[in-house]
Amino acid sequence: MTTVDQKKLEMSDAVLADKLREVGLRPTRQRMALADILLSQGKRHITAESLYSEATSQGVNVSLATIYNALHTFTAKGLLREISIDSNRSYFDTNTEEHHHFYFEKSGKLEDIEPDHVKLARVPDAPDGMSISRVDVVIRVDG
Amino acid sequence: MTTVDQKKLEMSDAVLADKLREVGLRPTRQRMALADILLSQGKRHITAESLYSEATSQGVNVSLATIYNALHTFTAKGLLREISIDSNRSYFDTNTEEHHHFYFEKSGKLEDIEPDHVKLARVPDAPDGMSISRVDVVIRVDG
DNA sequence: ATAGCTGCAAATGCTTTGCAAGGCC
DNA sequence: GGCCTTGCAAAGCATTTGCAGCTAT
Repeated sequence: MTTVDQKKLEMSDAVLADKLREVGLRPTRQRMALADILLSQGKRHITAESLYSEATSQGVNVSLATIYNALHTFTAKGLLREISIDSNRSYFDTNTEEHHHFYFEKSGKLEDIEPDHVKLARVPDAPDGMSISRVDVVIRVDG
Repeated sequence: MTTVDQKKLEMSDAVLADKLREVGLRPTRQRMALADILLSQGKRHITAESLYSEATSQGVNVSLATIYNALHTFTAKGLLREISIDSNRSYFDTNTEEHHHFYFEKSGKLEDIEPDHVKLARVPDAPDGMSISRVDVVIRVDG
């Protein structure tokens, strides 16, 4: 790893609150708790349900509706990125930089592909007056 | 287009029935009708609902449960390919060859990218003793 | 005959919504 | 105070399932 090990980058409440305010969100108790789980640890892939259990098991009292709400507003504000892999549930990625994924069909797990391990030699022009908003590469692997 | 124009390649019932039997499926009235819509016309992207309306509007009497059933068995038999784009619904592609897609975020429509317009210069090795089963590239565009 | 299919309706599972109560600025 | 948030329970949707009745072989 050439970058800083983010797993140790715990953020103080003040920093987290600022981060939320920066994107125009009020730092409520619930959002602070979720932001702490999502943004102050390393890069991760989560689902609504996994975030809910994680919060709950940490003694944080949040409703599932708020989880969905947070996941979507965070995504809209650019703090998270949504990944479409499996039509059964939505995955969210705390890494918002352009990068790609391995998807393990057996376990349903996602894993980042090292950025320099995938390279698109040619990307088509967007049709008409449209513009490319994002390029996603998913490599499905099985045992 | 350098390939044969498949939109004109209507198949006879006999051919279609054989195609189904080849993969171990009984050519029932419903499957024949769906196979006709799916396999004897050009390459297309469909959803359960779109296939249902198309069948219904052609006077074919099929239940939605059978549509889902057919979509999944056809996919399992390699007659279709499932595409994960949008976690709200499943898309199926009648083109089972390796190729990639444009996804129009505004309309929710899918479009094939000409095969030679995308090129992956580097694809990572699959982890461990796993093997790559498929590589999907989705280019999201908006107006 | 019989294993495979189909269709209905009920059930499921994830996600969204309506709306009253509560919290941040 | 006023607007944003939350949470509950109900609603919504796409998809799946149970199972009785049909159908291809």
